[in-house]
Amino acid sequence: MLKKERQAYILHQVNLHNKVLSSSLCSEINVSEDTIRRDLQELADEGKIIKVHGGALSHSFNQVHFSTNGVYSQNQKRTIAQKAIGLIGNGMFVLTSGGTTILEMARSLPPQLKATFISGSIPAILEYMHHPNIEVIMIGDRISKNSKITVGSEAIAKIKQVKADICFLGTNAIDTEQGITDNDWEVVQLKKAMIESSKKVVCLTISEKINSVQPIKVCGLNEIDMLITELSPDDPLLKPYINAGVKVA
Amino acid sequence: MLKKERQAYILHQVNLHNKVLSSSLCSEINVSEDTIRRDLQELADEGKIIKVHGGALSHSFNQVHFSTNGVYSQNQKRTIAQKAIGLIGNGMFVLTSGGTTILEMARSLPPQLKATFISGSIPAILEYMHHPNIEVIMIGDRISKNSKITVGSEAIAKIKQVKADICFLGTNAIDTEQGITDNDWEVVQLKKAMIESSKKVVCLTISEKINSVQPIKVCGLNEIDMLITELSPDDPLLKPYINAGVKVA
DNA sequence: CAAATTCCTGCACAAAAACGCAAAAACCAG
DNA sequence: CTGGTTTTTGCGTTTTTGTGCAGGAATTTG
Repeated sequence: MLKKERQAYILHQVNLHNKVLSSSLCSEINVSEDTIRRDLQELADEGKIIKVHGGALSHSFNQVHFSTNGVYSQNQKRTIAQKAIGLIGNGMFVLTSGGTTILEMARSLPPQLKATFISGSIPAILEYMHHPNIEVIMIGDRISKNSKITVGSEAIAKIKQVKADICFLGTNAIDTEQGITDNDWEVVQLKKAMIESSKKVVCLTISEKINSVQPIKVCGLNEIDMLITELSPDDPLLKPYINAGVKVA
Repeated sequence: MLKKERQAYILHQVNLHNKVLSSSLCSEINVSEDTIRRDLQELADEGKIIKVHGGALSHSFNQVHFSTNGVYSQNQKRTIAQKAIGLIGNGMFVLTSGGTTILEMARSLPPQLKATFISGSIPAILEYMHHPNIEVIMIGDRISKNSKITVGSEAIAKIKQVKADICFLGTNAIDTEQGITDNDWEVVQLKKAMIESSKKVVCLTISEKINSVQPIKVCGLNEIDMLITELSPDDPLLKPYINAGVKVA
């Protein structure tokens, strides 16, 4: 088993179960504990996981981590949210993933907007619920604790029954070569289904994540219609994406 | 159980119940009191909690909210929750409705319990998600904003596919004549489906609601297996229900 | 004031991590 | 293909960390 392969497996396990014991990992993959420990160390250095005595934890285990880079990127996300909201019209069916950027959008929805929102993200649903004129449809299935989203074949099947007007994806990594990538296999499956079920696909991302790559591919740039960041549309960082045929706002 | 995991659990409990006894914690998590004490000490050093003799308090407890019957019925619900939890065994499939009593049960689940919880209630799901060893399955469909629960034919169809070991119903009204009744038509449909899909049906209710009636019927007394209240099982108020063949705890 | 908890200190023991080192594997010009 | 370099891996050994236990001190409670 290759090193990269092994680390991807570990990352997947962490994202799935929120915790992982180095002892159980080493018996699963049949390598020494030292190797596991080194892998965990590397993944922790890259900020993918939190290493603790006896194993590792998922980042979202304690929500405290999110508040660290909070206020600054909060503003970025708010401008992204405003741009995204402009795309939603009355009566539309809107499909959304999870993630903090989507959450910011959910919070900023104007109260008079009438639309139907479909999502499997618990935090997003909580926000949608507070709005007076929004119909909310929850995608049901097993819940992945770290991403706080429903995952599994039932969820995917349900999404495929929908034909939404627009789909908003919180994006973990975008790159001109690899397109949209992510680090949780099950979340990727969901996003793929969402893309297929929507007439229009919009990616939301803060500029930090532009030109970065994660292990698992969601889709190529050709499959997305629009990219929304906090930057001005003529920012040079976005040029390659415009050239690739993606609308930018 | 990892140290960080344990501390996260403690913190969650403190924030939820505003107080926590080190003695009860150590029996829940099955570690020595010394370990708990050290954890509390660390959390207190980080300013997360306030450590006191015998346990710890939430930081936000400074405001005296001896408001009304709030705390009182909170205690009733806590004893109900404790009795209900005793019925859940490892590996069980548990179906639950929504409601504050169910929520209290969700909050009090011991961390080492391994089980699968199925529900359509968003607040309940949020609590289940925080537990380290509980698998959570969300019933998806349209969301009823006032009851914060998924309702509709899809949800009912999904529930009917399940065969759960036990089903806990938060109860709005119970009466010897009318049985279980409620006031929301869609919620009633869901509860009916849950009753059908479970081997054992348990009703949770505070004694206030005993011998009261609501407009819509859920089921007769013959369909429920057990009634849990905060009262002692030999309380005269419960006598008619025992006579009707309902177990009481 | 006396009994019962609860708390603190030091200690022992086990589990896990860090470190250095050497063998093995992979990589890479030439 | 080859000889040298780098990377990766596993194995002792040492260090650190986490946990429980025993006693005596401090506190709550009746």
